Amino acid sequence: MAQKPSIPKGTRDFSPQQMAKRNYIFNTIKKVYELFGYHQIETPAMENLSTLMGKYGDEGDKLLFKILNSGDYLKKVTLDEIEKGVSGQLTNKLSEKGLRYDLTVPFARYVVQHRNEIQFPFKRYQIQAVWRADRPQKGRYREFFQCDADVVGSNSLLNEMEIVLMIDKVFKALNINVTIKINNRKILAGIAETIGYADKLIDITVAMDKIDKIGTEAVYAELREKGISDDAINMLEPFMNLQGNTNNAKINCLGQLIGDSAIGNKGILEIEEVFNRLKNIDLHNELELDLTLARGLSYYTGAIFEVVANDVKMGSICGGGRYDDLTGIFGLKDVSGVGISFGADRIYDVLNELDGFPESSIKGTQVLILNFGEEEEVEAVKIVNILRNNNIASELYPENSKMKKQMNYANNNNIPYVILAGSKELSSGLLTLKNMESGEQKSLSIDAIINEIGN
RNA sequence: GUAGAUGUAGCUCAGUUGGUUAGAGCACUGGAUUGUGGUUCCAGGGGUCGUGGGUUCAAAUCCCAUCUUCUACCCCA
Repeated sequence: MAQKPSIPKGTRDFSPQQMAKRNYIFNTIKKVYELFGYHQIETPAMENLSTLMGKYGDEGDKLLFKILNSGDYLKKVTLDEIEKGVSGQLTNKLSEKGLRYDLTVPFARYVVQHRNEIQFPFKRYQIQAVWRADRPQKGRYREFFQCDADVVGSNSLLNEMEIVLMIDKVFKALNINVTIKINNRKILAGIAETIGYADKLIDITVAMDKIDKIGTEAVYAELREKGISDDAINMLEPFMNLQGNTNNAKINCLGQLIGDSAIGNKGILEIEEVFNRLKNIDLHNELELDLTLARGLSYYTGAIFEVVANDVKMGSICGGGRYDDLTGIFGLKDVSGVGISFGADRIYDVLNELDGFPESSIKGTQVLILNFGEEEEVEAVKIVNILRNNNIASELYPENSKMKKQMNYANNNNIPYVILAGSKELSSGLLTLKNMESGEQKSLSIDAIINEIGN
């Protein structure tokens, strides 16, 4: 009995049709990145475990895929260690490599390792798969793609501005209406300071981040549970419902609320500058200050970005921010960076729902030349060659099968035209071109066919 | 890690209070049609009913265990 084929949990196969659509997204993002002067790098699927461990918190360490050492992987392990249990140091002896969990940490490793070859500010982009040993669910996989662009070695807020422009350009090109949300971690720190809980910054922001999902009351309940006093929650309330119709009005309102928190005011200055620099540029999408935007927060220190689609209910489809000390853990201090990542898998779902993939993105073979047998094949080979030389994607059916079967092949592969070149055509010198959608047939010379299809 | 569902043909799913040889649609192959497809009609192939055990004269159906996949929570993209 043959083994039933399957793939690991949370992974997916992609059909030719799906790949055409995915490549449309990747190519669109790639073009914009390159237009803004970012250059592509790739890093290995696997990194040394020491590079990955401890970078994503305890939870992250658990979600890392670890690769069992090759050969006699038990040789370093003593019987005593096995009896004590499988956790902790035993991992280091059984496995020294792991699959990358994101593209940011490998990038930090890359920057430090190649610091002498790199021209700073370094603008790189990277489109590769990452792996997480998470429980899969809707929109969540164990293997998925990230499309990162980061610039490191520059503190200038011009970079933040350019990132907003890139986001705007990508979604304009993809024809998706989005809202670009922006916040600043320094402002969040300032708010925590102002309400008297500077030490609870993470708890406060993680709770605030959920407001869209679970509502105001549930957020307050969670804050109380984390030990935030009712007085402090009352002080938080005006921040969460910031008054003002424009971003500038909101910033003014925020300035009054934040008082004299030094870090908070620094954050306001930063976000003001980004808005000011963007003032004279026409954006296609809305840019909105959103104080409830927090994101993981693990390493962000300045601007935070997140993008949501306006016409489809879906989580964030793009996110990023500034981090001041990404490379410090690998021994290179004071290198600040800012970057974004497009969630290609979710963008795919959004476009599918909007029916937004352009015809041209899923175009395959244009012409199938039917196979009438050995004698006719000689001419058919010439025809397919001429078509290809004229940049028309075409194929010759490789078997002398029944016409029904060959026509079916064209239908099932969405090939819009077939050419019949049998004995009749060969004696008349004119080929039969059949439009597979309308059923219409014409007797044409090869040049006329190129004219007909070429445009 | 917690909770709830799920598993029957390549795919999507029926299958009654347990009862002969487990069905349908799609897909595939052949024919109606040896130079005309996407429509129609006819025929055909394809199943350890997730796995292991138990109850029973009899199990896809009931019980137990186990695995798979999915959904939600935590967390994340």
